[in-house]
Amino acid sequence: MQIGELARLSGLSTKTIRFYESIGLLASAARSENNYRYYHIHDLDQLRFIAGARMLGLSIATITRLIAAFEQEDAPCAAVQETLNQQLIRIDQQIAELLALRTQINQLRSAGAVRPIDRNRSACVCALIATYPTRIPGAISLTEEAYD
Amino acid sequence: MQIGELARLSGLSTKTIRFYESIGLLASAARSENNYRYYHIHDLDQLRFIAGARMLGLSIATITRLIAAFEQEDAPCAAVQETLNQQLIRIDQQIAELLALRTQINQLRSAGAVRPIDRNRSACVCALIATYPTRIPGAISLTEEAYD
DNA sequence: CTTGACCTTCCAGCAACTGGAAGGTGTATG
DNA sequence: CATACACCTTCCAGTTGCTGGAAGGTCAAG
Repeated sequence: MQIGELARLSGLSTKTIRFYESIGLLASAARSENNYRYYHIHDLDQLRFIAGARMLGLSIATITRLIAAFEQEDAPCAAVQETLNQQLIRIDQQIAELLALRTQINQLRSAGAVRPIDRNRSACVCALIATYPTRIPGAISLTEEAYD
Repeated sequence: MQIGELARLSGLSTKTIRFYESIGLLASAARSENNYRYYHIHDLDQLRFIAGARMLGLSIATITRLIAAFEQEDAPCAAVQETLNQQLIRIDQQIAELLALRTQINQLRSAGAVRPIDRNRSACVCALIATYPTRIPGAISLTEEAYD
């Protein structure tokens, strides 16, 4: 089959497939006389594995490592399991970070919403945002001279 | 003050400050005779606002828009509030997507863990990954979180 | 013969920086 | 005075995972 069909079957774009080949994630495809790439079913399997792994959030570097493991061992389930465990940890970390961010924004919103149309800049959301990067206690006073 | 001190006070690197200037997020700094950038306190305020907004996950494009709003209006709290509301929605979406991903990985893990040393590839984690072929529309890019 | 659907390569760009090279400046010390 | 060192400057390249577009080759149908 040609790259277009492989794209259709795998759910990836032809661009992506060529990109994967260019970075060595996918083996270089054989070429027919007109220089078109052609593929077999096992290429689809390979691509499905890659696409599945990508959708689980694995990086291309990680997938490359897994595929290398496949070349050593027939079914390196242990390596895959380990990778998934790590990925779960990463996801949990990200969720935790997002929850913390959510809390921050909510606090900021309610703090700044007390008097939303207030002219007092130190109590305004606009000014409060500036108090986040460095948690220096007296940082707010700087914003009072800020915009004149 | 020089860029190094501004970096220290703002918690950003000199690289980042120069980068922000280069893309027009930060106004071009004045130069002293030796061609060094020099800054005043209000530059620190500006930078703190930018850094704070970045830490809340706002994109540079969004912050640019907010800063433009500041130039129209003295304290565009409404615009900031609206931005924060949208950001909350985005964060909630991302959390939901991460939770869905977590569930997927967990299911995959337990499904593949039934007979981990089994030679039957169809029941093995390695093979099961390939069963998630089509991309979920609007799937989160985990890599977007790379810079946090 | 032309249209259209394929395919090819290469180049540029996205976000938001970060690292490094190659060089200028300013001050303290031997 | 020379040197070391910490600053500063610019520019270029790389990161991740693609995506879009240009410019062109191939093939079947009308």
